[in-house]
Parts: sequence; structure tokens; C-alpha cells
Amino acid sequence: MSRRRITIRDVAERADVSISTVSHAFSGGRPISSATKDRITRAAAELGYEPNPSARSLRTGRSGIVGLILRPRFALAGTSDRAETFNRLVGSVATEALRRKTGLIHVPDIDDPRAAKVPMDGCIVAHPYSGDRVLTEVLHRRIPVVTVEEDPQRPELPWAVRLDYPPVVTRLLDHLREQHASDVMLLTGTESNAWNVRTRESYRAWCEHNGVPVRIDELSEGLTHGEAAQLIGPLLAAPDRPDAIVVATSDFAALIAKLAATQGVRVPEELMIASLTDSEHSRTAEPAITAMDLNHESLAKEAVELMLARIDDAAEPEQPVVISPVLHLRASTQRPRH
Amino acid sequence: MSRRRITIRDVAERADVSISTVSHAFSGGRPISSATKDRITRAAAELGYEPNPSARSLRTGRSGIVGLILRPRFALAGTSDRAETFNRLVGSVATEALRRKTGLIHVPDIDDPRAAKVPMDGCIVAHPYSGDRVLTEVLHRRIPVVTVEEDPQRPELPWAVRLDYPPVVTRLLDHLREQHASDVMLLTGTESNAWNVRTRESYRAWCEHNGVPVRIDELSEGLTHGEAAQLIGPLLAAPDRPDAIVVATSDFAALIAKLAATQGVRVPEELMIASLTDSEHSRTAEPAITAMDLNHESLAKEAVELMLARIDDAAEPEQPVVISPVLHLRASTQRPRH
DNA sequence: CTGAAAGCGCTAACAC
DNA sequence: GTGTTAGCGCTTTCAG
Repeated sequence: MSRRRITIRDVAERADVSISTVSHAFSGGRPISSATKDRITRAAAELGYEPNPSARSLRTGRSGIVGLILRPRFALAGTSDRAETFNRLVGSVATEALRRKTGLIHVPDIDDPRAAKVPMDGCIVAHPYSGDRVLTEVLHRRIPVVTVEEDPQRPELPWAVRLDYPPVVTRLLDHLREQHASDVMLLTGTESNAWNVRTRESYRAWCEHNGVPVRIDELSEGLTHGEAAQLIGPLLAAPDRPDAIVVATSDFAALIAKLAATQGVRVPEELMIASLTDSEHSRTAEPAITAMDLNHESLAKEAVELMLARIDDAAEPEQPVVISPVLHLRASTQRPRH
Repeated sequence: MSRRRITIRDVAERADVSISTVSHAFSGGRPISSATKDRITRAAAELGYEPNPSARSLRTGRSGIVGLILRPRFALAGTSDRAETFNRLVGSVATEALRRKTGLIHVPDIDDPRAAKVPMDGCIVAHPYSGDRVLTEVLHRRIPVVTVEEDPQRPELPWAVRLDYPPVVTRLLDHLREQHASDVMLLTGTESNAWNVRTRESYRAWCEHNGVPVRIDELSEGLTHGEAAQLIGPLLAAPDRPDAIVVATSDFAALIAKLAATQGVRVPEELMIASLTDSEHSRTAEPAITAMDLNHESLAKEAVELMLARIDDAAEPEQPVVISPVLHLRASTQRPRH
């Protein structure tokens, strides 16, 4: 029963006009008498005709589709903190694309030959790594690209939306000092994206500026909670335990709070905790954890806007669009006055 | 500087072979001497060539892309409960599609002529309304479709993944009765999707089976919290206040808990609360609210699998795939023993 | 193992 | 206001 696909020819025949008239009736290129247009519309509706998007794209060179590539490896495979981040960004980008009547496509692994190739007028690459391989490939293929966060090795690409970390990280660290932290440790992620690289830089600069020693350790985003606990436990028991920890991922921040409780370390009195991303984990931890929110909604909105502008041949911007992370001060860093 | 797009011709010329050889080198249709293949691969890499997906789709009749249409109106415009649901479903579907190396596209409003038309081999329609207009249109266009939840007016479509509500809703209501609820009210949503329709049916059946009066009121999913509060306040203050409320959306459940606290109604002692979807709101309310989780991850996984099977010409299934919602019993319905 | 050529369905000149 | 037709870049017979 599944007959061959309906084409513009079938509609033309049924409406007794030429195919170009049908084409124009749909794509609105030139004036058509309302009687003709009526017949065409009716014929199309009766046949269930819809223009073949591939044929149209092949001809026009445009698909009306924007691609999305989310780089963080642990977005798909990781714990719920990473999943939440992923979902939030994807949801925001999709919402914005729909609002702009643009198709949004999740691009399957671009250099897997077995993966589907997709038609896109441009591509948003989110959270690229330093010297990102996929970004390189996309650029090489001359696909117009907008990045969400910059590739730390390619900060010069102007088609980007990026977060302005230094003021917020500095504000967070100042806040900890005001709460009488004297030994602030940074537990950074191991991924080489701007989030880790820039926040590390800001931390180092702040230490230098304040004449305090840099104390950085790594906690991979890919660790399970069990593995992370193996590393955090000894740190909390050590004689030189810091009195404040800034940890990259929010779920590990919550984990630290839990381990601290178990080990009898009072938060925030003996240990303050803050995280560099916000999620349900930081919001609902006991106590609630001070966190920097990455403002994915704004990133998404600006990225889609920039992408559409770029596709529409807008001039190259002077600067990336800059978004500010939002700092949420919570109980984990609010020491009782005395 | 932005030269014309690289085509198969350019590669053929540079590798000094015919275009059909290049084509086969990429799409692997026939044996090619390794020397030739090498030259082609090198030429393609140097030029940054990538097959034009539109041309390929036009020729083969397949795009390798699956569409996703999320129907609930309030997914985009609503409160955070709806946004969370949306994000979770979209994230899960995208993850699964990526895993299967299939492009996933968010389909822009299918009957807005200004919206982009997209090439898709099939389409997932999530949470259709009763007699869903868009579903009708997609079917009419003969696009292979899989639904997440059934259209209540078209329960016969076998290409579907659906939730099995009756056992879980019954279990919830039985639980409330065991906790000595004598007057259980249902605050249902106003959207006509399976979630509302089927849970209402289950509630009615349970009332009849237990010989208790049906007590249903509507609370639109589109209300703001302020508007919802206007309706809920009087209900809690009324002399015939129920001693248990099952409310569709989780954020309104949390709102009820908050208003109850304000009005001095103790939860769960004087009023039990449960919701028919789970989210951060129900999990973090005070007290935490008993909720039915819609298991979006499983829905998504099965839907993608079904879609790919259908595109691959699998036989029509006898029955929709059935997923069970998950009931989370929490403090809001656990009365202290006495 | 490789090449030549038809044609997928549409848009956009160019004719009238 | 409408019709004719070339050709977008690829896959796939059909010939060698």
C-alpha cells in the first residue's frame, strides 16, 4: 500500500498547472492568481504532499537546519551532575531554535564513518576542549561554526559566546576570605575546556594577588562517586585539611559535604564548600552549597542568535558575546557571626 | 575567500579517478584497489571534502535522521516542572539517538509554512493530545511515526511506547487508604493527553471499586503558581477539605504543601499530598512529596529503538511497548503510626 | 576493478 | 501570471 512518495509533479498534474507554479506556490517566489493557488493548495492537501527537504536543500544550498555538537565526554556517560548540565543546555538550545523556526539537529560523531551525515547550515560546538579535534574538523570542512565557550587554544575565534569567569571566581574567593578562610583549596576538573582552564587561572591569580599559596588538586569529572570518595576521605582526615574547598563539579561538592558530616567535620564552621557549577546536588545538599551557575539558558539563547546571524551573512563580530556566570551564596559558606 | 563547496568532482579530479569510484570509496559499495582508495582518501582529506547529505538523501531516499516532536504546549512556555520534564525527555532521546549513530532533529512547527522543513526518515511524536492534530498531519504525510504515549483517541496505533498507569495509580490510592485517607481528591490537568486521561480513568475506577465518591477538580498545567494558589487556598480552608490530594503536576504539589504550611494544615497528619509526575519540586518539598515518576529515560530508549526498527522495515508489532511508571513513596503520605 | 551517464525532486533563470 | 528546462551532488545501473 505504501505508494511512492508524492512529488511536485503529482501536485502539478492534479492542479493542472506546471511544476514551477507549484514550486512558487510553496516557496512564494512570485505572484500567483488566487484561483490557481487555491487549486494547488487543495491538490497538495488531498495528496498529502510536502516538498522534499533534501531536494530543496540540494538546489538552494540551504537546509534551514542548525547542528549541535556537545563536546564534554562525560555529558553522556557521566553522573547526574553532568547529565543535568547536558539536558539543560540541550533543552535551552532546542527551545530557542524552535522559537526561531529553525531545525536543530544533534550531530552524531562527526568522524565516525558509520554515523549519519547531516545537512546543516551551521553548527554550534559546545564546551570544546583545548585544541578541540572535532572543532578543527568542522572548521576544516568550512562549516560555519559558533562555539559555546571558547577553545582555550583558540581564544581568537570571534563567533563565540563565552563566560566571564574572573570577576565571579574572584568574588567567590573574596567571599570565602571574608568568612575567614585562610587555606582555600581548588579541586579542579581534568578536562581541558575553558571552564577548568579559566577558573584555574583565576584562582592562581587571586592567590598571587593575595599572597597566599596555590593549592590545587585534580578530581576528574569521570570519576564515580565511590572513586571520588576514596580521594576525598583522606583529604578531610589529613592534618593539613584546608578550611575551604572550591570543587569544580557540584555533585562532588555534595559528596564532600556528606563525607564531612560522616567524619565529624562541621560545615561551614570547620570547612566551607563551594562548587563551580550548580545543580540539584548543590541546591539540595545539607547544608546547601554555594555554587557558580553557568547560565546555560543565556549561553544557549545567544549561541543560537549568533548562529543565525552568521548563516545570514552578518559581519564577523569584534568580540565574542560575553555572559556572566551567576554566583549563588548558600549556607555552606556562611559562617555564623561571632 | 569562502570558495564554493567541495564536491565529489573535485576529489575525483584530484585523485584522478571517476566520480563513481569516489562515491564507492565513501559509501563502500564495491571493491576498490587499495592504491586508488588511498589516493581518494588523501585527496578528500586535503580538500576537506564531505559528501553532501542532501544530495545523498535525495538520491537514496534516506536521510539517517529521526525527527522529534514534543507536543505538550506548556513544555516550552510553562513553569519549571514542565521544563524539567521536557529537558529530561529530550536529553534521553538525544542520548539514545547519538548512541545509535542516528541524527536527531527537533522538528519546527510542522504546519507553520514559515518554519524549516526537515528531512527525516521517521518521526517520534511525544505525548500527543487526544485526536492530535500534528499526529494526524504526520500520518497523512506518510511519515513513519512512533509515539511516546498513545493518542487517547487512537489507542490502536501499535508503533507506540506507552505507560501502564492503572496498576501504579491503584497502588498509590491503596497506599493512601492504608494511611487512613477517607476522602481522596484528584486535581487533574486539563490537557487531553494519555497521562491525564488514563490517570483520571484509573482514579474513577478505583473510587467505584472501593465505593467512595469521585471527587475531581481541574488545575490547568498552564497556570502560574500565583493563579494556582488562588484556587488551592480556598480548597484548603474549606470545611470539606479532603484529607488527601493527588495532584497531576509536581510543582503544584509542592505549592499545596507550602500553602498548607502557611494555613496551618499539617502534612501528612491532616492532609496527604501526592503528585503524578516527579521532579525536583516533589523531591525537595517540605515534606518530600510522594510522586509517580514517568520514567522518561525508558520511554526514550524504547521509542528510539522502535523508530529505528520501523525505518528498517520491521514487522508491525502486535502491541505497543509497555513501560511502568515508578512510584516513589515519600514523607507527604507516610502518616506516623499510632 | 573502473568509467559513463541517468535521474532523485526541486528552484530559478529564461521565455512567453 | 504561467510554462520549460538546466542542473544542484550524489548513487547506481550498465558497460567495459
